Amino acid sequence: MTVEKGTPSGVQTSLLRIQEAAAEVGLTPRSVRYYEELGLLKPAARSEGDYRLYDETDVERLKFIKGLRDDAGFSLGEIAQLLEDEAARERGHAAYHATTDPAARLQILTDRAARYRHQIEMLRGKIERLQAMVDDAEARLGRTNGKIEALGAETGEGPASTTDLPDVPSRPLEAAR
Amino acid sequence: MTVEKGTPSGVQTSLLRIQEAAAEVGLTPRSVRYYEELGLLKPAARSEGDYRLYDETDVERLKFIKGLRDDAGFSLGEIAQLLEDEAARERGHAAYHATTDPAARLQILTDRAARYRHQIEMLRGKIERLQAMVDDAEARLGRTNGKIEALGAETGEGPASTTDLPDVPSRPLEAAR
DNA sequence: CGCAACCTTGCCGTTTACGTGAAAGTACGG
DNA sequence: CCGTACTTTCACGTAAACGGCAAGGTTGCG
Repeated sequence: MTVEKGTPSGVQTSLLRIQEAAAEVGLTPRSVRYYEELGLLKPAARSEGDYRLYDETDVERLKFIKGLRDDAGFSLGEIAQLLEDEAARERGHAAYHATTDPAARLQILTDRAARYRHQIEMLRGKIERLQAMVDDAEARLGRTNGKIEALGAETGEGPASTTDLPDVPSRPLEAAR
Repeated sequence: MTVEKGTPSGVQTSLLRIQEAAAEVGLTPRSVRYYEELGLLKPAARSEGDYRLYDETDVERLKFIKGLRDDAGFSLGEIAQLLEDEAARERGHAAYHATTDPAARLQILTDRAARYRHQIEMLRGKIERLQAMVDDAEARLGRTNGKIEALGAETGEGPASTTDLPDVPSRPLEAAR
């Protein structure tokens, strides 16, 4: 971890330049700029010479985006939606501080909770469908293992029966819907 | 359900023409042809005049493909991989019947099982990462709900304290990795 | 057999999500 | 102050995943 050269004196809050931030998340600088172009994030700051500078929360946000894209398979458009919710939360945060009216605050918090529930629902839906696929694949695996066992018994003990193999009905998976 | 016109006398094994098959799965004929072009499937038959004709297993396969694409967010390339496994299974099926050698059959079944486990692993991986996101979102929801309750108590009982709101640390989600 | 509705194979267009320079500015160790 | 590596903003190029259209063949009721 020697401060090779281009490291902006790795002290303090340590703002990262685009390449460093991108590398830490596993993205390319180009992608990060593109995400910014789409309004998915904005660097915490800009240097004197207009270099993008990212802080810790930016990196987390990028990780979140990458997770949604890679793991959940969301399009950047869909991610923009979810992050717009996030933005709304931020604005709500400000609004929350702007008022002392308990009713207003309750409204803000309720909305925020609703957005979370919405996100959770989306993710849960995907998980359920994936789980259905896993279940199905496991069933097939189970049948195959059963046949392996049966074959092992046959081999090890003697001729059981020349039954023409009760294979699984040549159905792909079933894959929910 | 009147046999309007273009229905090929909906009897028997009922082979579907591309539009019917596509509609049943929620795809467009164009997509189905494209999938074929990529080698993801081949219609069970062709009519006299070269019309594509799909059977039940084709439809299941299309559903599977759509599931992987929409739910799991796999690219068609990745799906092609998984389906290549499927194809290998089919070939294995034939090979299985071509031999009576228990050792050979065991090999075939073992390979098949391995492919299933591979598929299951991929899906499980995605599920885990998605679950991590859900957990994180739920934690945030929990904190928000906590604040809602606190506010309810404050409203219902009297002025508690004007503490400047102990909000959650403005971190997006965390999203595994 | 007539014709509307569907199908076929091209082939070009489009959107998404970047890759890849080009031209010019910036940061920084030496 | 210099060189080099990194950065900036255009701008064009590309692979993936289709949409849409054209030109022509097929199905099948009437």
